[in-house]
Amino acid sequence: MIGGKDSRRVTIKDIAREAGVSYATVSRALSEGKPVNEKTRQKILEVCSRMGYTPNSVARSMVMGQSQLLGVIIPSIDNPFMSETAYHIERYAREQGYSIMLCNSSHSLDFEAQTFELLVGRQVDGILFFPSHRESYRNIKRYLTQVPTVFVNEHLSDKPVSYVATDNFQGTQLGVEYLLELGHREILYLGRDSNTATHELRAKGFDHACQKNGLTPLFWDSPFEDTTIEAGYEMAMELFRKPRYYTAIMASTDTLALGVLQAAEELGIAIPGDISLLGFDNIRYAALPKINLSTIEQPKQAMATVAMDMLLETIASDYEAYSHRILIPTLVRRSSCGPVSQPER
Amino acid sequence: MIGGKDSRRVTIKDIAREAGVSYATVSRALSEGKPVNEKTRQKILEVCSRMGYTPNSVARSMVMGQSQLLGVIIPSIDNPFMSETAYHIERYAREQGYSIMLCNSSHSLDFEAQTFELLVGRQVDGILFFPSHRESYRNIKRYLTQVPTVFVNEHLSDKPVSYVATDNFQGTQLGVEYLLELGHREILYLGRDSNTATHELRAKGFDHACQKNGLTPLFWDSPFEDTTIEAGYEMAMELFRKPRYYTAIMASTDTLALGVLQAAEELGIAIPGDISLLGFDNIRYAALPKINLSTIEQPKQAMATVAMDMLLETIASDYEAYSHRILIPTLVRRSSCGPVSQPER
DNA sequence: TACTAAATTGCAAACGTTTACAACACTTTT
DNA sequence: AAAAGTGTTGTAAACGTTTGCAATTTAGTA
Repeated sequence: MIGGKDSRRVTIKDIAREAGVSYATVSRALSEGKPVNEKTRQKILEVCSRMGYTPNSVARSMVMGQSQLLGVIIPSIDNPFMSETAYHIERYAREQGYSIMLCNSSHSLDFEAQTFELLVGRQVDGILFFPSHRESYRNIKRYLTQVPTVFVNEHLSDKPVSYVATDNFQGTQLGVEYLLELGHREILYLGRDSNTATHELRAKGFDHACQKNGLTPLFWDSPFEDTTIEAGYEMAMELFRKPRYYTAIMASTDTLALGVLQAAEELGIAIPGDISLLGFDNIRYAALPKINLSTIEQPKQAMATVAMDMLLETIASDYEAYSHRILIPTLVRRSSCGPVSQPER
Repeated sequence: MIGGKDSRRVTIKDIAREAGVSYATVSRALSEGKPVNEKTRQKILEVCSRMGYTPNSVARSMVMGQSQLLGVIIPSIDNPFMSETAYHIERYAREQGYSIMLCNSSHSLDFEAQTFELLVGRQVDGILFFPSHRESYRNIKRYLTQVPTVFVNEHLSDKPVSYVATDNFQGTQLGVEYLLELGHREILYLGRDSNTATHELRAKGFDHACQKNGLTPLFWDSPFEDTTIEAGYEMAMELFRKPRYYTAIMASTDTLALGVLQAAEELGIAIPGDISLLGFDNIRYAALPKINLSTIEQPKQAMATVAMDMLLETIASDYEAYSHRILIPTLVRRSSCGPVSQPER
């Protein structure tokens, strides 16, 4: 109705009429593997391209009950870790013949539920879900029976769902050991945040590694929902106002670390001269010259493909099951961490 | 069929049977503004939530002929300018009651066409298209009659289509004037690239401003498709191998400039000490401390909302028309540009 | 040439909604 | 008490496909 320009789209019936066959034949000619005379098929193909026919996949989805569409719910595209991972997901999905619908939940439980409702309504064949809260699971639980779902970047070991995550507990341990190696004995963990198990595990890994090595774990908590550059900056500005009782900072996230870097720059604090700084995720901007942030790498591409594979498997199988996959993080040594600062340097 | 777990989804008919009414009544009860007895409506709502009913918007789209879905085609999410703009688009779209399907064209004409085919097939109500080539228009022309489309970040003044773009010609002029002000007389333009009118205009603006001010425009062309950090790095490495005949570099893109920065760092070239560097786009990472890239700002949020508004208007109107909107770029002074280097410094 | 098998095609139902229209049940009016 | 109106509900068609089944055509065989 709306938009008078295209009075009506060309449908399969138009093609049928023009080609002088029934529309069932057109349908068969268009989907390969169906018996149809080669000559009629050619004729139909010719008519299709002449009339500019684009098959209506909405109608197709309805009868087939599947859409070749996958939903991806991330807290925010505006987060390099997410967008890099999403990039790999999109790429891989296309290879497998799926399109993806990328949705932002904006770290809101309400939006997460709304998005599930939307995606289920659109008959997506499956969902890759990056939860933003520990309660996300409970919040969207009711949809899990309606659509195959794989949780990404979160640990739900006690829940009957499939998920992929990096071994975050091990990640921060790696970090502590690295700093220890550089001589640091007072390490501050920035951004402990119990919103997600992922962050809790990072903090726990830190705590554990400290205890194990006889260090007192130091924490500086975050009043922010999200780990943005801005949040990191604010936290660091606050933190730097106090006397310095640590020689290194471990940020729970690269973006947070980027904010710390900014605050340090403004305040004339040298990194790693005065303080060493370690991130987590290894977003691409951490590798930038001058930034050169040492960090814990999360295997983003692996996460994307593993998650996709799990999802496709769930979609294809007709029995109920769930599985977990934990990816191994690695340390990336760059120049934001140095030996503990000596006065005589 | 596939996936035995959800034997069948709850449909409107199930609700009708359970509530003891016809399914037309259920439909009416669910869409507001329809006449239906308040008591029956309550009953129906209760049944819906009890049975966990999620309306099937695929079926709905089919009968209504519209989907409340918008397509967005960008060359790559993995490009901060694109992902920042996409972020604003998604946000604004949601406010207007639309969902978006974000698709990567990977700078490929084939993918662009495929994506149009896909989106038209899915009955999206409109498309926001960031073309990656000058031929993109010709390539997808045939779809323009099938779906309302607005071109974004590209100039198509001679084509009968709607588009939004920044005044790129003016942008680089701004840059030249700024560098001139700092005393530079030998400015090198990096990444002239005639793939898009946008880039051509940037190069032309540069050329024009140089001529006007009696400078010889210097160019260093790009052998790359895309303006990635890596491309910038490669180009700069090549460039820095030659004797230096310029005092400032204008990169056609911030990401390119980031690559230059990396090469300079590796080669021990000081910025802005030895060379001044100016970017274009003002991606968020340009503002990072230590990076501090001077650049030309493209108003990304404005671009997003203007594009959306144009698209929604096109969708709503039933006459054929097209319009152009050109946004004004502004100079962002940071520390990657300095006065032309003096030996005695 | 007639008969059978194989290949091709058409018919019609189905997918889950929305909505014009008709039908019905109440009120209200006369 | 009948007529007219109002509010509510049901019936059925439509949206554009896919596909099982039956019908038809074509080719193959005796």
